[in-house]
Amino acid sequence: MARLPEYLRALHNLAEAGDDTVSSEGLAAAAGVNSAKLRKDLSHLGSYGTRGVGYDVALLIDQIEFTLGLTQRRAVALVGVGNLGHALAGYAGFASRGFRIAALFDADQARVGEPINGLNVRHISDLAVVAAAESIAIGVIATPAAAAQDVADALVAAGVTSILNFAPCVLSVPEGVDVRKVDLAVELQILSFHEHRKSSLTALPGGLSSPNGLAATGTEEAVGS
Amino acid sequence: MARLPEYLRALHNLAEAGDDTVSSEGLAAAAGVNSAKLRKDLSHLGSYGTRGVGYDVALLIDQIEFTLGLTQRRAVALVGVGNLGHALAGYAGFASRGFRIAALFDADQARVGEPINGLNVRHISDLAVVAAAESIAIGVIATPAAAAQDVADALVAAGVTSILNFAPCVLSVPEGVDVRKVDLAVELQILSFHEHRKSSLTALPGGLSSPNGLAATGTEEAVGS
DNA sequence: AGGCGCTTGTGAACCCGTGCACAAATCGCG
DNA sequence: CGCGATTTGTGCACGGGTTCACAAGCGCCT
Repeated sequence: MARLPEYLRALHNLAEAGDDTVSSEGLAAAAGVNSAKLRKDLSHLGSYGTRGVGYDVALLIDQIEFTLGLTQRRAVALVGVGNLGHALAGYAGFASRGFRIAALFDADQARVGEPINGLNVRHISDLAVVAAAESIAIGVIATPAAAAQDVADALVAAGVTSILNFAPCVLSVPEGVDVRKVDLAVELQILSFHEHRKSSLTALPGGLSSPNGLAATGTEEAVGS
Repeated sequence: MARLPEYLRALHNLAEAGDDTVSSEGLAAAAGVNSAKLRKDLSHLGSYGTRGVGYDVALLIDQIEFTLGLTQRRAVALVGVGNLGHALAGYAGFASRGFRIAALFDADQARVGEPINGLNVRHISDLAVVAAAESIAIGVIATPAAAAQDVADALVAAGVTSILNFAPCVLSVPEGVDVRKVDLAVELQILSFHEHRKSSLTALPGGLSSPNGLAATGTEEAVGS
């Protein structure tokens, strides 16, 4: 499930706080989900909690990390060291959660050789040999949209089977290759939609619950403080 | 719906290519979704295409932009100009899609005054007055996780009603405030899970379809090239 | 040892999103 | 003017995710 990483993060926080066991209720609150959902998720990966007590934090961390394949430190290739790629290369959150940025690539010869965070930018034509040498299976695309499809093809040709795409475009990849897309502007547009919905709501004096039939599902939280 | 921005992006591409009308099939392919789903989405916002012809590109763009509330250029505040915040401040994709980064904030006095992309970093204590002056309703949190909740509280106090959170933690906000969370490391962990699933799959000689019952829903594409 | 309270695991109902398939409608052409 | 090709809009069934509710199990206290 896509919620496992969230549980893992909450568990690490709890372990740091010195907690030894957690109830599903407590962990669910820390991860921002329903407790029944969490129990079902955890049961699906065969993990055993003890009734009347809860889950063993350390054991559960191991279980989830194994399921997520984080027992080995995975090497990722980052393509495109522009504005965003530069930041991603230096983002500490990757290293602290089991990932190692193994290589940086760009199509611009002017950037090749530039050192970023202890790593030299290489030309994209080196992708195949470097990916094989470092056994890279995950690629991150942080290029303009126009270049993204070519980069994706090159990554696939180099043996990459999972791609995280920050470029605002849909990628076409062969079967067996997983693509996740993160579009920063889309996130803001969704928030803009909520803003629009809220303002048109307050404009109407009557208490109709929704101005139209749209429901805007997604990552939503509205927890009372 | 959360797919509207994706349609909008595809439509802008089509408009740039000179197309005047699109069929639902064509637009669905460009956006990477099913055509029936797209038609249903479009019908839900009351937009009229003409049968036998398709949708008018320019008209549909206007319709979606209105629904998304993009007729007005929305001002957003960015808090935290570290590695990631710095990149977000310079990200051209925001400006090109209807958003204006109106102010930059940080808690570190050493960064205050620093010019980034034509804007000076201000101290977070100025948030309330600046937000009111610029009528900011959307805030972006790019701080470490430890500071995120305090920043969120400050944003809410300043009148912000939509928050985009890049910090790896769950935020607690009063009802009526929308939060979207983007966790870069989580995205990689989900890809890692797919990798683990794939490798354990190839390790087994028998052709069982799935090593366990997990299905990892989410942003997934597997389009044959 | 026995009972009680607490927590997990899960069966079942429910709800929503998804996709199929088809009727209605529009344009172009003969 | 009429017919066929094409495309939208939508009713309906299917599947999966979500939630409730409760039985089963475990520890602790007496």
